[in-house]
Amino acid sequence: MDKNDAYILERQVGFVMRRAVQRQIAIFSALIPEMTPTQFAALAKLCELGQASQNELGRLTSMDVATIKGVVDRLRARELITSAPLESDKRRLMLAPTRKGRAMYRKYAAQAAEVSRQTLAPLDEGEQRQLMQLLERII
Amino acid sequence: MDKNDAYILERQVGFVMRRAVQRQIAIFSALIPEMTPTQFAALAKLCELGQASQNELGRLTSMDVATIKGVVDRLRARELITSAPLESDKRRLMLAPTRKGRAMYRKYAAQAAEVSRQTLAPLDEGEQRQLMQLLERII
DNA sequence: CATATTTTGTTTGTGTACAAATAGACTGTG
DNA sequence: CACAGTCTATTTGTACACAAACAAAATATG
Repeated sequence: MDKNDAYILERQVGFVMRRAVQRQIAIFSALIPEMTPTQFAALAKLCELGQASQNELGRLTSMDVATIKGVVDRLRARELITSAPLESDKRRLMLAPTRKGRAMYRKYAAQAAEVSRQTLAPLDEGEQRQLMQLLERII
Repeated sequence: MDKNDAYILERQVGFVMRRAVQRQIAIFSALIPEMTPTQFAALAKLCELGQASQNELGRLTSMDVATIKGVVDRLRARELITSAPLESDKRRLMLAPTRKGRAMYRKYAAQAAEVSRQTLAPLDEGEQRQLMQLLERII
């Protein structure tokens, strides 16, 4: 195998992205120890929407059905959201944030934005925009 | 809250990176269904090193002690690596790839590089380099 | 030398993440 | 209307990922 063909772990996108995500999660849990990034994402999206079915919320936050179920269960256990079967479509479980959930969201929205700032802090503004645009194109 | 201050999930680095990683993992498991990206990373690094302690391998692949233990257990269960306590330092568990493990690595190294290519395929060469450099700076 | 500290590895518990199988409810088409 | 196919949610099983607590071995320091 030629040297240029060598598989170098550190140069694979997957590996580098995984490490970047690790750092981002570390920053998140330092600034917002009260909940996980995933839980905050679900709560934030639900607050934005007002209400949504579990499935819908999963799609919008890129969580698969089993994952969103777990996240919803934990948010509900903490009384941050409520769930109730929809009368007009008994398959669907409609979710909505509670007053406590909305308060939690408002309390941490600024902190969550700060997480993004700190994560991108090593880059200048132009580079930050560039990185975001490049990432969006490989989704 | 002003519109510019609004917390928009889709614009947070963490969210975008999480989705990019999801796509990368999907590409990986389509091309290499035999093992996970994490397992391949550990095997690849161990093949590169020849041997390493479990802890060392964890550090070099950015896996915490509990995670690397699980990965090592699964690789050993499939007889891709061996482990043995080191005589000169009985705390350390020295790992080495088996013949089968090295064969597995050689078999899939090219495919693993192809995973990176496909993941970055939406970008031209310059953009790919840029993305990698930007990611490395936020680790 | 003795003991405080560090290093390595294990265990337990919680939380994503996804595949696959299942069940119940809806919808479209014949 | 019937029923095939689709959609929503649940369950089970496997695999990362990390925190915290623990034990054993090695090292550092007084």
